[in-house]
Amino acid sequence: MENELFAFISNYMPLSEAEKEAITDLALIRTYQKGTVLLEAGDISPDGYFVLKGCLRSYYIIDGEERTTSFYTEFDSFAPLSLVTKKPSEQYLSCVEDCILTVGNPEMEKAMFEKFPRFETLCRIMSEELLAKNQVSFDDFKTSTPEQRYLEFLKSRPDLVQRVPQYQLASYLGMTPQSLSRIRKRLVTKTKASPAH
Amino acid sequence: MENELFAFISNYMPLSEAEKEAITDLALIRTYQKGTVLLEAGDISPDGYFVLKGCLRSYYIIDGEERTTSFYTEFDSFAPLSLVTKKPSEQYLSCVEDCILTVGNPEMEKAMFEKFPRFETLCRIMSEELLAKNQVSFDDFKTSTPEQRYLEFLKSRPDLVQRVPQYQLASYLGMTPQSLSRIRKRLVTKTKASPAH
DNA sequence: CTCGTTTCTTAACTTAAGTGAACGAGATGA
DNA sequence: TCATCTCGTTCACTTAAGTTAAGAAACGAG
Repeated sequence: MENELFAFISNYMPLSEAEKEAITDLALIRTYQKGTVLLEAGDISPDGYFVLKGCLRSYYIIDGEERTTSFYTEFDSFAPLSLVTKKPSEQYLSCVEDCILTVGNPEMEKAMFEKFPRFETLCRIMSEELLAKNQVSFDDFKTSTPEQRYLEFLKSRPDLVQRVPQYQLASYLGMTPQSLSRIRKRLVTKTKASPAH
Repeated sequence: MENELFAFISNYMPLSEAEKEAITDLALIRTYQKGTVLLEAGDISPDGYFVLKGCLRSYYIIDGEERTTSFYTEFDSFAPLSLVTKKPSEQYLSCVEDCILTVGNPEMEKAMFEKFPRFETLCRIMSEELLAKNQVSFDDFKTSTPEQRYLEFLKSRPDLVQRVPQYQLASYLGMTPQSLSRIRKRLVTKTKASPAH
C-alpha cells in the first residue's frame, strides 16, 4: 500500500530512500470497516486523513436529516475544520466502503517537517492546489443547475455513481433524492428522443 | 498600509524587525482604480493578491452573462487556479472599489521562503485554514436555500450588502437578480407580519 | 431462505425560482 | 438640459424543485 503513497507524492517531488523510510516509520496506515464513523458532531478532530483505498463521506445532520457534502476517494486528502481550529466539529465523517487510510495529526507533521523540511513545501503546495481547485468546484456549483451538476458529476467521477447510494449523491448535488430520480428519468427520455447512435 | 499587513500576520506569528524589513522590501503594494480588470479569461495569471483595502470580485462570463462567484475584502487573499496550474484562466477578477493590494508571485515567494523559512510555514498554515473554511462555506451553500443564504450573508458580511451591486450579489448567492429582489420583498412582509420591536 | 429494513422510484400537489418584458429612478455624458 | 444607459423592481407566465405519501426493489441479519 505504501507504494501507492510514494507514487502519489512523486507527482510533486521525487523521494529519496531516507525520506521513504521516514514515511514508512511515521505514517500510520489504518484500515476501517464500511460504516465506521471517524468523526462526529461535537468531537474535536484529532486527525487528518489521506485515502489510499475506499471512500469517505462527510455530512451534517440538519433537522434530523443527513446532508452529504463531500466524498473522498483514492488519493484525496481531508483535514476537518475542527482539526485546524481545535473547536468541536459540526460535521460527521464516515466510511462509505472498507477503507485503507493514512492517518496524521499536526504533531506527527511537525516531527516530519523538522526532519525533512521538503515535506512542508510539499504540504504547502498540495494545500494551495486543493484550495484553488475547491474554489473552482464551488464556482461551478454556483453557476450550474441541479441537472448540469448531475451531468458534470457523471463525467468527472463516473465510478462514484456506482459506489455511493443515490440519496447521499442527491444531497451532495444539492437536491432531494426524489429530484435526482426525476432528473435521471428526464435524461433517459431526452436520450431516447434524440439518440446518439 | 504595511502596518495592517504586519498586524494581520502577527495573528499567526510574531515578526522580527528583519522579517518586517524583508516584507517591506519584497512586498509590492499597488493601488488600482475601481473597475480595473486584474485577470481575464484566457490569461495565465502571473500574480496572487492580498487585499489591504477595497473589494475584488471574481466572475465568469457564461452565455454572455457575468456570473459572480466570490468577493474578496480586507485581509482576504486570493490565488487564481490559473496561477497554480499555469493554464489559461476561465475566470475574471476585477476591482469593485478602489483597491490597495499586495501583489505576489511564486518567484517572489520562493526568494522569501529561502531567506525566512518561517514564511513557508505561515503560508502553509494560512492555506490549510482557508481550505478548511472554504470547504465549510461550500457545505453551507449546499445545505441551504437561496433565502437562507441571503439571511446568512446579511449576518456574516453585513457591510458587503452596501458595497456591491445587487445583481452581483444575486449571482454570488446563486440566484437571479429578480429572485433576490423577490426574497427581499418577502422578508419585509414577513417582518411586518411578526414584528420584533 | 425469509423477514424486516433501507433505498429507490413514482405520483400528486405545493412552493419557489427562472424567464421575458416593462417601468421608473438615478447616474452619465453629449 | 435632454437623451441614454444601468440598475433594481415588479408582473405574468413557465418550469423545476420540495413535500408528502405509497409501493417496489434491493440488501442484510438471522
